[in-house]
Amino acid sequence: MDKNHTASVLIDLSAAIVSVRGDQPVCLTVPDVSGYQTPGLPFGPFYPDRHRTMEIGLRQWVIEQTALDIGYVEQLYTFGDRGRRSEGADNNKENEHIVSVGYLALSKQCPQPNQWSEWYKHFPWEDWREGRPNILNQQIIPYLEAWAGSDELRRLRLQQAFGVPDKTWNDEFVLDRYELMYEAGLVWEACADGRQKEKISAQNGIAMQLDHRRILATAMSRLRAKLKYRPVVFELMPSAFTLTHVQKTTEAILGAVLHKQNFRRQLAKNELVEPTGKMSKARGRPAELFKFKHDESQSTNLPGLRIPLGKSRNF
Amino acid sequence: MDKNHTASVLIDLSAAIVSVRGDQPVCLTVPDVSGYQTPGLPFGPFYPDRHRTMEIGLRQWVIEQTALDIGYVEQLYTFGDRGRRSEGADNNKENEHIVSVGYLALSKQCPQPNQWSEWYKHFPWEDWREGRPNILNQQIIPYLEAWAGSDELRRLRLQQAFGVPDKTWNDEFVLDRYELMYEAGLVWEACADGRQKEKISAQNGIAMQLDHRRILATAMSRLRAKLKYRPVVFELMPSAFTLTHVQKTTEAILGAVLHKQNFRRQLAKNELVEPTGKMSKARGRPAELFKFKHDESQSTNLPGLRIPLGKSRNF
DNA sequence: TTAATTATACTCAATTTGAGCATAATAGAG
DNA sequence: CTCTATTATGCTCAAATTGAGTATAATTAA
Repeated sequence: MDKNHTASVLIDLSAAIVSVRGDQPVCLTVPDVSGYQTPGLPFGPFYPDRHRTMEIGLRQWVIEQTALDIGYVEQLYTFGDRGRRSEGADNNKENEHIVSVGYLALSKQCPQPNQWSEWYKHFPWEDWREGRPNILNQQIIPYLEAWAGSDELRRLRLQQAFGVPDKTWNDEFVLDRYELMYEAGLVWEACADGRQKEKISAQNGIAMQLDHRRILATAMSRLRAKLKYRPVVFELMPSAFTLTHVQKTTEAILGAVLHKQNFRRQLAKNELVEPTGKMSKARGRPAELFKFKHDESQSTNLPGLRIPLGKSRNF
Repeated sequence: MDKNHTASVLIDLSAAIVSVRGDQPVCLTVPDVSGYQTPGLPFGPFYPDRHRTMEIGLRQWVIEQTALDIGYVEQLYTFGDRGRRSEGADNNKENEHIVSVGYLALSKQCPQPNQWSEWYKHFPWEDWREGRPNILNQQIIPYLEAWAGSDELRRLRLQQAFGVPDKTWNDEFVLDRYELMYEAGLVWEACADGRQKEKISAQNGIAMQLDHRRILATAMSRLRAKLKYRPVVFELMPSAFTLTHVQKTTEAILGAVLHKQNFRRQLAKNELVEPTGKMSKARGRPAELFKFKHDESQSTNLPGLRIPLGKSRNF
């Protein structure tokens, strides 16, 4: 336990700021700084003597830099090994160590479209709304099976994360799947040298800087899980909305379609919404406009939607 | 965004190392350093140039300091505001800021009994196995109701965390309850001056150093939640065990009793255990000895126990 | 031999889920 | 003005799951 080791670090607060535009979940990104076309998540430093908590610090720079109104904020994970991913060429002055604390934030609006990046451009294998994504059978699975070979543990993980060969898919295992692909060298970020980077390019989804795609995967996992037992969808909805709108938003996050009548039954049973009296007008029969019953604060640990089993489903 | 602010911090890795002794969940603690009789959680510094990840760093000092074999480890939360809780008199040299990353670790054994502290000595209101704890009606609730007064938000939180007056109790809201009591000045750690500390003393559970009781509350919440959908109990079991033993351990963690036959039905359905062929001998009819089917690694994100609803229950 | 104790098998009503059909209310096309 | 496409909403029903029992088996200790 020698005290002579470097123990001092800098803290970055990285945020996956999520919203839904149309039927696509999107995530706020900042332009590339390196030569590659890889966007990154916004982040800012944490000044412990300026902000009492890290969440306050996070909200501060989000407001300063993006002028966004983020309601719901949740800490995701603290990564101590950011450096491992980007070999030598990191522009930390004097090799100072950086620990990054990842956050998930939800925003009702997403102005300036070009700053928001669609989830499924980075994770094309996670959107099952139009059925099983082709990229799985055509690219990912064959490669992963070869990588696993006869290694028992690898096959177990493959089964667990990708449902191979048991034909199950759990929408919450976004991070597990990404980590597995990373280890198998299937994603751009995992490639050490530039030559190989060129080759893989954007084959398996658009890459991100440093460990940002990992943070986004963590955010997706957490949000998909939370959706099923806490009413967080409403953090993504305007003040008045139709039930179909709630469903479409939920489906966008989950990357799966849901049974309409059963979805409404859940909403009704849990008394999460109440009618505003107004009606929406669109194409077909007008839909009633609802609002979220429990506004802001504390609402996040009420019962929630109780989507099917929350467990894996067959396909 | 002035770069002149102090951004450098030290990182402490604090661990709630949990085990079960008899029918009591216990937590590894270290003796008091201040004059008060408050134990603390073990912790160690993170040296970013020595350990690639924080989890590796954590395992390192746990092995060095405790010689314990911890299997399951999970990051809980990163607290940037440790200082706020202990006013001035903190022995940080030169006022260096400390960020503490809390971990939950599970251990199958707990040798040296005096180093392990029972959960429910720190949280007497959380153990419902013998019915509703008296301390709630006799001390906590009346005080909290007075504190809430007619404040709408406070009453809402009271309802949410303690089920007042709706008569519901959600075993997962350990942290919410502790935070509420903290804000209401009901726990020792919340008292600023020594005089008041003397008065409250160990009334509402044994206090801990700094924010350690908050970390323990976080660990309890997380473990209780996880138990219901992931087979983590087995991280607390020996290699062979009876079904009743699994149930008693689960009940200890949850602080609630479960229906025996239904508990077994879940175990059977999820195919989590398999018979060893051997029998245990104790008082009554001998019970069959089982073992966990999926040993080590990856096992933690298999289906799990699916305890009742995971939701709040009436009382 | 009996009582106390613990284990395990089986039952059954109530609730929840998964999946469907039927009907209602609107806009736009002809 | 009527028909059709489209979306919303009400209702049904079988299958699965949960919650809460009863009945019976295999031990030890008295």
